[in-house]
Amino acid sequence: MPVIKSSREEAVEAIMREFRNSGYDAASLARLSAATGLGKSSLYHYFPNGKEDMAKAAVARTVELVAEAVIEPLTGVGSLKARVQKAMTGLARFYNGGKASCLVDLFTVGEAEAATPGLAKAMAEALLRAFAGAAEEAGHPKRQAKDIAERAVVEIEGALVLARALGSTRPFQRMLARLPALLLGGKA
Amino acid sequence: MPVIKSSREEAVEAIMREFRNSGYDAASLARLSAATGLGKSSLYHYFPNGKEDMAKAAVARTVELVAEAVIEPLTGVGSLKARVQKAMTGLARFYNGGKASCLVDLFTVGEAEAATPGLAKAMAEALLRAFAGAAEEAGHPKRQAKDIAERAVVEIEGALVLARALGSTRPFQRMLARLPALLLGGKA
DNA sequence: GTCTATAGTATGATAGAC
DNA sequence: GTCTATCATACTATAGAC
Repeated sequence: MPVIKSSREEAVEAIMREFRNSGYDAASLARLSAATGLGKSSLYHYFPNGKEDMAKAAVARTVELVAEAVIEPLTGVGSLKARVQKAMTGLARFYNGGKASCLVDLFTVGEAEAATPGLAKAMAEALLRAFAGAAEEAGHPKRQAKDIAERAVVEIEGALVLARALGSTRPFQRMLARLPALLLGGKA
Repeated sequence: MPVIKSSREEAVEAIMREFRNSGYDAASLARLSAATGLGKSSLYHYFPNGKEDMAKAAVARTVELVAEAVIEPLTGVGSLKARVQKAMTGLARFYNGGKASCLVDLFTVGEAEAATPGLAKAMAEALLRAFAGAAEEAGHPKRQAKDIAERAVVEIEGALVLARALGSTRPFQRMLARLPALLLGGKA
């Protein structure tokens, strides 16, 4: 999908989309060039270290978006139930209703780890912390809250994989529907 | 009769391992050659269509192993509880305790889908059917059994992703520990 | 069946004009 | 900042000797 962009921020957005669609190894410079509407030289102007820098920028932008869509709602103001619901809306938006993949998955395969060392792990840990905080706030003891957070991230990642494999967003939608009860422990 | 693996069968085993380690796009012919100990020409002798044929053979072998490790135990003889436990052991073995990835995940990204069209989906559906059968046998109504099976596959795939991201098999082990209760509905 | 050698293409990356 | 043109390398795949 050749969308003409000009600014670096717009390029990063397109690059992130391309990585989330193709994974790291299949996202060639030719594809990234087409996705951004920028020639290779322009890409190297913005990202001097090439694909590696693009991957790092894509992860950085992803971290921002996840924080905005999921983590900030969870740690913000308002009733816990309302904040969890906001986070579900954020998850649905960020993962495009289950159609978009997660870099925690795609960037832990193949050559990606060498380009973005530790970044996928850090993203996963940020999600774990945010969900654990919510579960603790819901009244679960610390240990149990960590387990619940792990289950939440496991369900998100797994639902995205299954949705991709089946070509249906249903598994993701059903996962979103059961997440609040998991986090709140039926106290919703 | 002694089971002597043909050179091709051994090659398929090594190729499957390489694809499960690197994903489709990062598994170059050079890596596949190194993994099998066969030169490129030998690989083309066994797999005339090259990487595409290797990917198909890897999936076919994976389907065999999943059937053997998970599906046959679930649909076999013995008490349901014992069969579910056998399937958990099979899952632990097949996914190397959480260290190995799943082709349902890796082969739905990048160029893999073109090489093995529909195969990852078929694998996911086979797992869903097997788990749904077990859940139904445990007394869950058909509709609920399908939901439970979906949750089981979601948990397996998600746990593998998180384990990979964190560099720890713990999430996979904890997932295995809670799967029986999910399938049996506490009636274990 | 396996080897060496190599074809043809795509890749990541640069140089230099404008 | 963006272009065209190009580099060196790695890729998939093939040919032909043995």
